[in-house]
Amino acid sequence: MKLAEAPARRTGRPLSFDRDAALDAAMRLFWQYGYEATSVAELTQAMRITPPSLYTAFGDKGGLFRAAVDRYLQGGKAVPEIIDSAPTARDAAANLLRAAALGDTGDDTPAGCLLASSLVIASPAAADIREELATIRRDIEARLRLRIESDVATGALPPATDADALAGHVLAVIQGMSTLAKDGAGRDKLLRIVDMAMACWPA
Amino acid sequence: MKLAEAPARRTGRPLSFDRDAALDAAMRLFWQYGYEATSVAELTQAMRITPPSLYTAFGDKGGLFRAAVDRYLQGGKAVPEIIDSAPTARDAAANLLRAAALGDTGDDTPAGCLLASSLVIASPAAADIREELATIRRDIEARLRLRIESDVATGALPPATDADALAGHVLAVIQGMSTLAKDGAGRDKLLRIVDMAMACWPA
DNA sequence: CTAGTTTCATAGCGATCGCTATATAATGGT
DNA sequence: ACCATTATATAGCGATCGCTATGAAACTAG
Repeated sequence: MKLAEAPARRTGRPLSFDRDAALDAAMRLFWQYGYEATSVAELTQAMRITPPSLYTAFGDKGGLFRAAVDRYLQGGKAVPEIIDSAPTARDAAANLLRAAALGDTGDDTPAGCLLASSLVIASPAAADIREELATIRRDIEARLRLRIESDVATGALPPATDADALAGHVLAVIQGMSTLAKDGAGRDKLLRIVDMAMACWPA
Repeated sequence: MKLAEAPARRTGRPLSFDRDAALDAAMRLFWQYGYEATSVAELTQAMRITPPSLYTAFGDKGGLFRAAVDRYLQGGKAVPEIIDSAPTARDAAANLLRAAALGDTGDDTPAGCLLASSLVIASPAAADIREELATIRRDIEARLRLRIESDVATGALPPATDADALAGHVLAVIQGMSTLAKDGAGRDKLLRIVDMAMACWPA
């Protein structure tokens, strides 16, 4: 469900600002304050553009947020690659959890995870965008569950493994760590929580 | 940090509405939509009162939210009691997690946990109330950690136990389950995640 | 009763919300 | 050069935000 890259325009006045830099500034604001609590006025100020430029480049506030989420997902290693490139489902889970712990506690980024914190709840006016984010979260969980089921099928995990609960537990810890990070937990603590969470996996 | 019960007023026109019923309606709105996304207009409509009545009875929107959180914490068994009355730290954690899973998936209440979802992030204008909720979350974690350390001291848990990570993992799962519930996970799934999360505990 | 106190509903405050109408500036196509 | 197209800045739209001034209504104390 990725939008095609906009084809280079052939005519008209060119953008007077760096789209990527502006999007990065917007992403950080959404990351820190969430979707609804970040106002267009704050966004335009941080992006150093005027409202009409924002609406020309990104459609509306929701479109800018979607673009920011896309950018967030492309920072670091992509989640599907983390899951599918690991030698085992257990490694996939451990790598996902560690990447989340590191991402939640970056030195020059807001605490927590944009996916996990910026739009968990919303007013009815933003229900559709909230649901898009929920779908991304559910898709990650589903992909991890499939990876686990694959290991169960090959015998790398016991036949009685509850793949749904195992994947759900990983996602719960990922999203919970985001809140802990927002509340002040540091990188070392989150990494120890990751080790603890992985201890529930079958040998 | 509990406010004393307001002493019965001796004079003046009495309240024309049921304070508890109105507070319950407000709590459910905050629970579903979060603190900032719930407007005073929506609150007064659901509480069936006018704005001046709300401000007379609860001070301001923040005061109403604090009162709603107090009411939420007193619904069901109190968290400190769950932790301190359990025979072991492990039982305390399991009871906490199960209570959270059940509370997140009530039939006639919004999905998720008011503590975990309604105010994880906020605009700077609501930073102080956000921090109050973060303190409640940290206090719960600290109390569980103390309970774990107590079991380590008596030998009920191994001396090498990382009490901080063990408690942090429980809180992460609690807060993560709230997001899963908001995203549609049902009671059965959350309870299986609880079992999975408890599997990481030392024998 | 009157006086004092508190809550009530109506109405609307100033501020901010997401967004845009308008006119001008800067580009490519011909 | 001239037009079509797109982006720009200024200014401000209608709606909603949290909250409150006002004066009438409903109670207790005396």
